[in-house]
Amino acid sequence: MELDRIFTALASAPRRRMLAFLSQTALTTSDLAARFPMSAPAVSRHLSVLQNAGLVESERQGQRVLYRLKRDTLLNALARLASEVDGPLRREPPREAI
Amino acid sequence: MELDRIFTALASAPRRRMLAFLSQTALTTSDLAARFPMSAPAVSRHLSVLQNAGLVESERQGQRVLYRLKRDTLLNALARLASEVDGPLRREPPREAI
DNA sequence: CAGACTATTAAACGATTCGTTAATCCTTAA
DNA sequence: TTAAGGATTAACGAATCGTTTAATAGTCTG
Repeated sequence: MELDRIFTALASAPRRRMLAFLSQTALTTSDLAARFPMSAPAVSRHLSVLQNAGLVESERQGQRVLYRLKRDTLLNALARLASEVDGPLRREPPREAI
Repeated sequence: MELDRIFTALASAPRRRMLAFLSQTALTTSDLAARFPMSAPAVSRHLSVLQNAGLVESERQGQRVLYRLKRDTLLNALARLASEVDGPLRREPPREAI
């Protein structure tokens, strides 16, 4: 869980938007490319950044490549940062994932 | 609450580390500069990025400037992204801030 | 195999970021 | 008002990012 790669990946509005799309359902590269005002290679690059951060996973299905959100990675990272900056008072009781 | 500025600010390990320091107590620029292997101007720049994102606030105290974490901004941003990518099943019941 | 379609990688480019040192601003104190 | 200390801004070079078009790779179909 490389926090740095994850937050670097999240520092891009298009990538966060892709994650939002993928939260509804798995999508192929072209599905996503159709939803963004950028070329398919650009979308592919963004997806590889997300995958490199462990935020999505891919599965080839014939000619297409299907991308799926990895919720655990994302929620874990957010929770981890949250706990790091959480006040001392709030830090005491262990709590379930957000 | 400009999510973009916030996540851009978080995409830097030194800045996240500064937030962690500030989560313990408010600190001046030079306090922080002493804790990072970079020049004071560099630290000041990072702090201004954090402040611009609303993640910290500053208060001048004589010659020093004291920086304080704004937890709400951070936790709100994390919660907002979390809810955006939260699965449909989890989205139903409104829940309190993380 | 040839050809079409999808996805990724390569190459090139401009824009941005991040660090440095030097200069400037603000506050305090002599 | 002068000097000193702390903080910020200016200016600059190195590195990274994000995009585009062109080229390459993988997969199905005729």
